[in-house]
Amino acid sequence: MDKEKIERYRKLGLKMTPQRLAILEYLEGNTSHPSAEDIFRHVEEKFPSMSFATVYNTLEALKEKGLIIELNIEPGKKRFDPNIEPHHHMICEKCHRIFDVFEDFSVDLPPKYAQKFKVKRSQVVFYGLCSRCAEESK
Amino acid sequence: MDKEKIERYRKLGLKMTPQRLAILEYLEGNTSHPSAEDIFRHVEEKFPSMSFATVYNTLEALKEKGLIIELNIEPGKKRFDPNIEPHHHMICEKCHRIFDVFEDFSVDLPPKYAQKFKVKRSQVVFYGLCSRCAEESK
DNA sequence: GTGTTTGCAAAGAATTTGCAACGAA
DNA sequence: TTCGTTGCAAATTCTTTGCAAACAC
Repeated sequence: MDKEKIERYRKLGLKMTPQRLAILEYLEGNTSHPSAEDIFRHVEEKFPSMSFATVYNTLEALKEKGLIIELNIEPGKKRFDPNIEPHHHMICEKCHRIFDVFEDFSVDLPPKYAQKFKVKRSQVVFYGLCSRCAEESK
Repeated sequence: MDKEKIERYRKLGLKMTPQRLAILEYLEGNTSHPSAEDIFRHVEEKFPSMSFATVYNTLEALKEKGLIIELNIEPGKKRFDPNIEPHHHMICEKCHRIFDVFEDFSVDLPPKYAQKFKVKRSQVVFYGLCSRCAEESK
């Protein structure tokens, strides 16, 4: 990661330890929506002494700074998305992979509901079969 | 619960134990999207010897029969929705309550995505503030 | 009577916490 | 030097499992 980018993180109040750098590098551009364990398994290779606590600590810090989004999509575990642009997801009910959808659907609550709830953002989740799984089940 | 309804559950292959009845009665028409613990706490009053295992076992059975839907909305815990009609949710980011939205938004994937993913159903989640919390933070 | 369900306790998975040692700034 | 971060281990929270006794049908 280049110095400029590191400096930007630092300015946000994040101490840039080597472990954090490795986590950030793993997340950068990652579209696999990894779990804490996925991240740990990967960064562990570079830092065998890594602790799960460090992974969670870093993810929490990144979440607070608004640099990643926590996804509650899979029962029992969190997943993390480094893409903070508003976007939607397609979830394959067979392989459980999550795919991004960059499209503006402009879903608006009808007045009946909007009066009682102030919407900040909305998210559409599509459930179904990815092409790979659809192919396999033919 | 009336005999007719009980008979309907029985026909689905569910043995209707008193515990299951109590859980079903608690869920019927319940719009609070309760967690396993919420359900346990309530049914426990009637059956002090109740076990968490029974709650989970019943919820799993109901889910398999398509009588309830499991919601993965809150990190670390499942919530259950006895309303199986397609509907959407508004989630208050302050009090974490979940509200139902019965409205057809007809969100469709553009061809670019639809070619690679076969959508079975979609769900919209609105994040924001409920009126009670919006009022309080004024 | 048969086979499922219950209750209990123990195991398991994911996450959080306390704290001394460490290290980025 | 200072204060936040790391690593470790223990604790917590939520869920699942194994098994004998109980019970629905």
